[in-house]
Amino acid sequence: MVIEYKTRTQLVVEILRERILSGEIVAGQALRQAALAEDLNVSRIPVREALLQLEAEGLVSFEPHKGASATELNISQVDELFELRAMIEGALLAASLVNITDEALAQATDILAKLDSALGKENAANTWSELNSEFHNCLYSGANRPQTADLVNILNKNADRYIRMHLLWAGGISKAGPEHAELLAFCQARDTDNAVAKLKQHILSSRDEIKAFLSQREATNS
Amino acid sequence: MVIEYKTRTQLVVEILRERILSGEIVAGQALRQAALAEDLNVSRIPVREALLQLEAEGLVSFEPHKGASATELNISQVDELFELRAMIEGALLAASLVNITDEALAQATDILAKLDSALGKENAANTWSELNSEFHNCLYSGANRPQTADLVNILNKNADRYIRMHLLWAGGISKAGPEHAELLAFCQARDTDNAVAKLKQHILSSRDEIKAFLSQREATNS
DNA sequence: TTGCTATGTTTTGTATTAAATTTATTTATA
DNA sequence: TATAAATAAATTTAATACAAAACATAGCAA
Repeated sequence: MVIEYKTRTQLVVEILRERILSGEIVAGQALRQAALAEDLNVSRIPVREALLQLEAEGLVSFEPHKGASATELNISQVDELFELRAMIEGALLAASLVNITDEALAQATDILAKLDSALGKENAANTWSELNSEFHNCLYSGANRPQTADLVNILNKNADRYIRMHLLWAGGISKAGPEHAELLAFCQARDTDNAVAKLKQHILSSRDEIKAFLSQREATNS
Repeated sequence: MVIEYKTRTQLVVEILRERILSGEIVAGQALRQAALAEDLNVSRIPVREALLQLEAEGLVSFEPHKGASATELNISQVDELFELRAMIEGALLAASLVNITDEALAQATDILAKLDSALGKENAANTWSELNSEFHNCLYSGANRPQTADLVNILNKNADRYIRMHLLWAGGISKAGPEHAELLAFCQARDTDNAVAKLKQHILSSRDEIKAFLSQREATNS
């Protein structure tokens, strides 16, 4: 077991990211540097640097002399975000299926089993979204496009906020289970066209569920 | 005239970005915080924060305790980068043409004229790439997709390095002029299919020119 | 009341200094 | 001579301290 030492900044990034994704830090909330620094027992410097990195990930917005805040969640962003994902991940999957190994597919099968059993258990939202992105990354492993993969992961970190919120408040993406299985089957058959179509439909259907949930919430809150 | 005050960090970001894009800071070069701080007459804090932001843009890579360096340029990255651009900008243009105003198209025409006259003049590389991204952004203005537009601009900042290098060393993208004119014509006719096809072909043909140039350079350098 | 200015407080931005880590150099030893 | 340990130098990271900007509040005037 390799112990990985990390800089304070990296630790703060991870803690804050998790707090934002989990909803512990609610959208729109101001993030005071001094308060965070005291809470985490570090100086303000690593806190500032962490906030800057989270801004690059899109989880935080930073205004000069005004401070940072967790970015707001809204419907139009969901639209953009999930359409970008459908497009880019679709292309990535197509490129991956040309070279994907049987080992990667076997691994994806394993993860899928864990995913199913994770639903309904305690702390489902956190575990589920972690396994979910593992599953997808596994399918993209044959593409050999590191920059695109990085981009997909950033977009997923953003999408994660909506997905977790949905899991938490509405019991989850109802169709994800069977859709994942179908997607995997197409991949195993190396049926690129159907696999890509399924993936896009999968991403866009979760978009629709989340949009429906958000608009319902906005209606009740007003 | 509004005087815009900027933080030291923002100023440093702009200066360093320009130095990297223009090639003054060569790829792979180590960026020592203390040296930059002294050169720019600021402390190391804004330099660090600037480097962090440039890392998010992909122009700099940052290794804990080792320091920062300008990212290297290579062929496989060009492939990924320009294919991403072709895909995302294609979708953005399609969404834009539904709503684009005549004013925006007129503005694009103006910029195109300036673009043509900029070629061959002094400082062509800098002016050209600025006008080039103005032209493209103008065509995308109808899309109303701020997040996607941000993403496109980040990808373009990266592509810019290759484009400027090419302009500087090889005299420029040979077919860009006529291609821009054709693209604009399709946009004015609201012919989405042809416009998108032209745009993608335009981006991918500049990719090919840059790849050819890079592989030639790599051959002679070894 | 409403709007403006002045003052004080809070918060962010930056410089300086100290600590930790890596890299280079030297010294000791086989 | 070659290798390894020890030490020194260079560099990054983090804490503290100070400066500048934004915000809130109170007092005053229209």
